[in-house]
Amino acid sequence: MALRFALLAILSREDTTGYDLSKDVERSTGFFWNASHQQIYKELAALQNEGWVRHTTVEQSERPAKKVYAITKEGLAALKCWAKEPSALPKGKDAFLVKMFAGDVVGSDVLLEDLRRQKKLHADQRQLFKEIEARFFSDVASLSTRDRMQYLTLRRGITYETTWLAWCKEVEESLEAEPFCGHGE
Amino acid sequence: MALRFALLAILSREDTTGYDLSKDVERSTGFFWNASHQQIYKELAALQNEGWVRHTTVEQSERPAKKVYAITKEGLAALKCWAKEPSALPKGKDAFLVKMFAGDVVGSDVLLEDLRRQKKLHADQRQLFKEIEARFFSDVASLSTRDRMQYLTLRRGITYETTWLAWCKEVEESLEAEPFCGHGE
DNA sequence: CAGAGCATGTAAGAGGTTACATGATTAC
DNA sequence: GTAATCATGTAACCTCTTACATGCTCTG
Repeated sequence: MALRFALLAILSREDTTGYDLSKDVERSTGFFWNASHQQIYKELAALQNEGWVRHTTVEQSERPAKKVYAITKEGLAALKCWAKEPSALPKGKDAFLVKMFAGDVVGSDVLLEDLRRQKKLHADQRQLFKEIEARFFSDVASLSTRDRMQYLTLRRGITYETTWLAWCKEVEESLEAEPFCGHGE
Repeated sequence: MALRFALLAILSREDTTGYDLSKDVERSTGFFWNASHQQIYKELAALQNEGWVRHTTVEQSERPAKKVYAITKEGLAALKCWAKEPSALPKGKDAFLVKMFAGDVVGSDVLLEDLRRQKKLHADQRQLFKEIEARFFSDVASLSTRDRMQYLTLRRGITYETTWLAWCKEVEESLEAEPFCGHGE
């Protein structure tokens, strides 16, 4: 019941296609909301059924035709109404931390391998966020309200990835300093 | 396909009941994995079916009988095998950040109300983690491998909540310094 | 005597993943 | 010619949430 509002939130900023929505979600907004393209296409169809979005088909030469979606005033009202409800704490699901939690069963070398991979993924994500910051938000003082809010959300992404990296480093040093074996190895 | 491993991870440390697992997950381990009690009971039954856990019914006077689950060697082997697979980045779902992202539609006063509520929730969670740290992990140097890994996971929870709070403060100040109205208000 | 805590579940439905499907163009 | 990008979807399956159900004890 909330994917629809995440899509409406993006559509409240600009008209776009299902394809571009799934790209956005995969690259930049994925740390606070995510969905597969199949889900997005289905949800867009449902949203149109309710009259919260509307699409126009745009023919292209040398590319497949695309459906550009726009939010309706009913959709904007629904988004506004939802945004006024109090939010619950986010529910985490991080398989890597589960592995760390039970890390004594596999041993430090297995953990370190996965840890370094995670570190790289978080570093890449952070790098991407930093580049978006430098490219679009270099002059913070002159931002519109809309862009200011987007910038604050991006800042959250950057601090999130920064502390992830700091923690990875802390754990890496700890595991290197005092390695151990898994059960029965 | 991963809730089962989160349960096995906890069961690799100590025998426990479905009820206690759902309490644990709600309070302390919820930031890296979560599930409702209904899901946990069902998954425990499925795990027993596969021979990865086993339960003994413990009768109690003045309390309902309980099923104490223990991991089997097959379960431990399965957990080990799963832990060796590389992990993907966690997929976030944070409704509050979606609201922030599209914050310009509702206005800063609505956002500030929710923000302060979120800040309180994150502060409470952080406080709880800090108390667990002080109570069980005061002497870090003398921890067993098992407890050391649990401690590192807890550290992740603490740093996570700490930066959440720092971000909340940053945003609160920004919204207070430059308030704005929602569309059509 | 109402509500919270202990302790377990079932069932319906919503949400999400994985596999499959199509078909053109562009880059290596 | 192999893979990636653009652009859209269907179908089967699994996971997760929400509502309902039971019954006893302890606390205010």
